[in-house]
Amino acid sequence: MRKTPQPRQALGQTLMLLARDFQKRLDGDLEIRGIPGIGARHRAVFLFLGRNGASRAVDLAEAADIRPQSMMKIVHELESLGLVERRKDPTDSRAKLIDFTGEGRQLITELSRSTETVWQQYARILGKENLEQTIAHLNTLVQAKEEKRDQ
Amino acid sequence: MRKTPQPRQALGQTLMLLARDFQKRLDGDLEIRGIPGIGARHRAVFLFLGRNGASRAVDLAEAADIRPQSMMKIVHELESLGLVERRKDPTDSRAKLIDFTGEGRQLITELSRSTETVWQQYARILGKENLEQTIAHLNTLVQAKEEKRDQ
DNA sequence: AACTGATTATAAGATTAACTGATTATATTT
DNA sequence: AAATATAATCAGTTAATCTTATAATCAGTT
Repeated sequence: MRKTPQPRQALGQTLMLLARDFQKRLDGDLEIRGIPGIGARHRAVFLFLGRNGASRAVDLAEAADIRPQSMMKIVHELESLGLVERRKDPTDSRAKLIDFTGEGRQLITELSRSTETVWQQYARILGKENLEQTIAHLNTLVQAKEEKRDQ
Repeated sequence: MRKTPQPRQALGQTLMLLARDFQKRLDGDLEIRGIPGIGARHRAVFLFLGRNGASRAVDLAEAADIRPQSMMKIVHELESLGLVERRKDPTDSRAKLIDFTGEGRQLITELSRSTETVWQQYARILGKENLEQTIAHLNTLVQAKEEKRDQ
């Protein structure tokens, strides 16, 4: 019958809540700035694509930790919005390479700006140093997940 | 055309991926131990209930950052699994108080054990100190969200 | 060169978890 | 007493993921 909170148990909840909070803040900023929104998962994929250049759907799926079929759907939606385009992979005729359109690149810039805003909001709460360190630690954990897979 | 990664932009993705990773690890441990699983959101709600005793659905909904209607559904499911029960709130006859059944309390114990296991896995990656600090910072951010609401 | 197994993209349909928009009963405020 | 707010709940919708299955191509082996 102890009254002390048990923060260890709250880890899962905290992650869920904060992921949600982040998306809401981002949506909020995008709306204020009049940028047409795309869904959270779409955004995540989109940003990943941004950092790695043209990619295959399978690789994007693995990066996002979802099934290729689900990634396909996201890519098709982004494609029909004119944000990405697919072309044949010259080195493998099964595969298609996904890359930004010009419009996609513009949206990436806008997204980055809004992400920066949310980052600043968090930095105000936690302090720049603490926030940077926290993100670094979170990245370490996520990275470890990816390594696990290769075992 | 800079090549340096931009970890700030990855914050949203990192949170989504890690929340997912946590749930998968937890599911994994529960499965190994033969504990029948309940969904991630159910679990989160369930744990929250654990820390605060009998609660009303509205309050649980606010804590979980979802609509009362969605919370209702979760509570009904937990109820039909025999994990929680509802009784009338003596101080407000509109409301019902939600609390664990004995079986629910048992499951909480099992969940705590699995959560501890995942915590240990993360601690191995990041070090105990770092992990504790990271969680503390994440909690600060989540807390700030709740304060925002009162403004 | 043909065979086999793995990989890539994709389709179709099911499932899940959240949403919005009602309604009913009770409580609170004016 | 009337108006407004709150708690639970119903019904229908949307969104994101999953599972299962198919077709094309690739890579290694016989």
